[in-house]
Amino acid sequence: MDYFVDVALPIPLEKLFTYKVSPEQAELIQPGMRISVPFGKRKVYTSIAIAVHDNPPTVYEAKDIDQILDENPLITSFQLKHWDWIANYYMCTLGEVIRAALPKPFLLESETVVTSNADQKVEDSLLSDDEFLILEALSNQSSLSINDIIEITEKKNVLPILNGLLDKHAIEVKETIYEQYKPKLVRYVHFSEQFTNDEALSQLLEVLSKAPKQRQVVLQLFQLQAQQGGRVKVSDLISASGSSSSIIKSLLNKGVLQELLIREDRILIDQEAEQKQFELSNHQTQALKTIQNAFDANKPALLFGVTSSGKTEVYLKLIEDKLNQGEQVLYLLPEIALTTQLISRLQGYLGNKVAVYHSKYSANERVEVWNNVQNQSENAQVVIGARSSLFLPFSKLGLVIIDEEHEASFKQFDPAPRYHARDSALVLAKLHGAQAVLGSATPSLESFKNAKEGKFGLAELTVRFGEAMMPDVQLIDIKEATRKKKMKGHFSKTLFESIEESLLAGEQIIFFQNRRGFAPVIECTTCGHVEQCPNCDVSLTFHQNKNQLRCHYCGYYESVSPSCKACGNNTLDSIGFGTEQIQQELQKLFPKAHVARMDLDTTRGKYAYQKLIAAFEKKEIDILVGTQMVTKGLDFRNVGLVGILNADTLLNFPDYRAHERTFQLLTQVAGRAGRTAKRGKVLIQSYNPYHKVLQQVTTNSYREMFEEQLYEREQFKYPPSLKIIKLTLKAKDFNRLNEASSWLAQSLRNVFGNLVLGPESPVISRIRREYLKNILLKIPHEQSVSKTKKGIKRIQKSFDAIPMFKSVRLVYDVDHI
DNA sequence: AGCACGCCGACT
DNA sequence: GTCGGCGTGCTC
Repeated sequence: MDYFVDVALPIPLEKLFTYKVSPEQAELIQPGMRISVPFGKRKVYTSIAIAVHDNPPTVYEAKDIDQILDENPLITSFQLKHWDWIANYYMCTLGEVIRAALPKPFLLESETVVTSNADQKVEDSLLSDDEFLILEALSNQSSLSINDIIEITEKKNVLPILNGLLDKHAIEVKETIYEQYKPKLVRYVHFSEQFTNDEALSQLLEVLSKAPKQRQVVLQLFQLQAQQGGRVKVSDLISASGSSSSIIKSLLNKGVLQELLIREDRILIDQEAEQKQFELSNHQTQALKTIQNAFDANKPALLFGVTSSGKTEVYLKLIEDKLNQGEQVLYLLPEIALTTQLISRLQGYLGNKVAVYHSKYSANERVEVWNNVQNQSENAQVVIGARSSLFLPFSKLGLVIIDEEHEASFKQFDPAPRYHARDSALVLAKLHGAQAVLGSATPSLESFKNAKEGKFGLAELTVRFGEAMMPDVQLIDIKEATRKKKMKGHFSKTLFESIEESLLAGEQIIFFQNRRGFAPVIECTTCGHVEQCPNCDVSLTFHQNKNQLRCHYCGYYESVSPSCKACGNNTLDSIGFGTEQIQQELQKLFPKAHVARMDLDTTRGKYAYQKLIAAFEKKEIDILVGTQMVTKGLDFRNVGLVGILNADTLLNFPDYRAHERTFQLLTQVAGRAGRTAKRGKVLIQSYNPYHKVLQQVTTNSYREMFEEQLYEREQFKYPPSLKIIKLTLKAKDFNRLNEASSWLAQSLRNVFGNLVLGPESPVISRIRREYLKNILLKIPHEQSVSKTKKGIKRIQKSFDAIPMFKSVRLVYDVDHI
């Protein structure tokens, strides 16, 4: 009997592919194992086995697989179920989920290797120049990669050349795949057997008296061994003895030392982390009880606690509970909140049971965390991570915590899968029969609505932990101040004086400005021209430190020209203001203060962020100016003042969530102030200080904001009162895009009526040389979501069948935020 | 997603 | 006349 395996490939294709396997292979293969398969004309891909069966495909001949890559499934059945749910719910392919979920090194890809055909000698006169060059290179080295050949021939397309050589049987071409993950090996040394006793050692020292450097190394190794035992890291030995690797090498050659390579995790946690003890306050105990009651009723819980109210301690008690039962815990945080501060705090309590997983980790580090979670290692009982950590191979998951639950960055925008980590994590918890807690000082309308309707338990912490008081939030009318000419640059008199006071009192200050760059645009004051990105429909942003104009969408940049490109006048001027300009203005106004900036530009490197935080903690920085980043997870004791220069840019954002977001952002930034006994001050400048959302921030009236916003969403039919799916069409040809989007919108209207909005050009209507159109589909609660999606897919089939629309790409974003 | 095949413009 | 640009179709 013939056997077959259905596999999923990590590409955006709906269907599974079927390959032929031998009976022995069929016996070995389990769902979730990786299998490399030939795909297309030459490539070999890594696929995931889904099912083994004996129904031969009818309309094509199945190819043989390349090889089985795992002895045991790399992916658990929990994961496969969960990923399937994500693919279905977020309308993408399983392959796209696989690609997002697996650390890169697991997805082996083939490389084309060219070798010479030894038994075929080809006459030089029959060869072209390029062919000759390649054969000559192959006489010096056994094999060449495609990249080598591109370098040798200096041609972009080398396939015709290779085909020519293949025709002459001068070369052979094959695909090889190789394991990408390389365990980190650390070199250790120890004394050879014959030098382990004191007598031999002192003899050795005498012999080495003419080689002082080697003697020094031996002495140092002796000392280090006394401290650390048996073997010593070569790098430690080199630095401690001030020698070099060549000296070590000569000792190895002499047989004095012996070498040893040991596999080591790249991610090493401070082994010293002691288990700190703490007591919960009455409020916290109460909240914990409420959460546990929700768990008993098999419900997730929402922990609604004001900033600095001690939510973390409540989480820790819950984690402790699960660890005692031998279960794993997943602690999800938005990327920007994954600070060293928070992680080391958690490690302080949980010791080395904590693994961390986020985007700044290298591919190899991710593999290690993956393996540790899969093996249920002691050091991965608790995983703290960004949204992608919900793809890890948990098998005994007991608790999922989604902290800062309201954060929009939990939703992936691009590429697919466009999943929401909060919602996907709730499904994950359910799948495992695990509990889930969502936490926030400013819950999303979605979650608070769920809590109010009893779908979630609701635990509250209304006071700050310890002696800290809620900050004193004041609004400053800058319209009035501007009219009376009482502004110093972007700073009102009140704000300016408060900065002076704080600096005098030795307190630190945080400024929040929701824009990066020096100024959003450089404008010609003669003709009004603003440089545009050639690929996208946006103005270029001015970055002063590099004197460049940059596009924040595609990365395009150009240097600033001294005169206007439209009219030639050199009357260019910056308008608007970003973090960089604020930083400079502050530096000018307060020359003695040390002003630093924290935004995407200043935190690029792996440790740049940590360095900034450390400097602020050590009070080397007096004033920190930053974007969203400063609103999250930072816990500084000494911040006396928080300033927001212009709240209106937030409020006026063209988005139905602008008000909710403004409330959340301002409340979170305000929360950075006064985390100790002294009451912190928050000053918010605005042209419209009587705006109700700003008022609600000053009075800390979350519930009032919630009721008002929910009412508006119901009126205007937006989430959470119904579901939305955003369809984006992309095409290089504007007219085709127009026709395609009108056709699609009309077809959708035929089925869903006035629940379809658009097509509409987004605010930024062109990105990377592609024009964009959006269509919004609303799904009322009483309407079946899965049936709606099926309806959309059906329409897409007709759409794809129209030849004119072939060049138009269609992207779904379910629950778009 | 890659990659081959096929059709049009700018060049040795 | 060719090289190589990208638009289109296919992958078990």
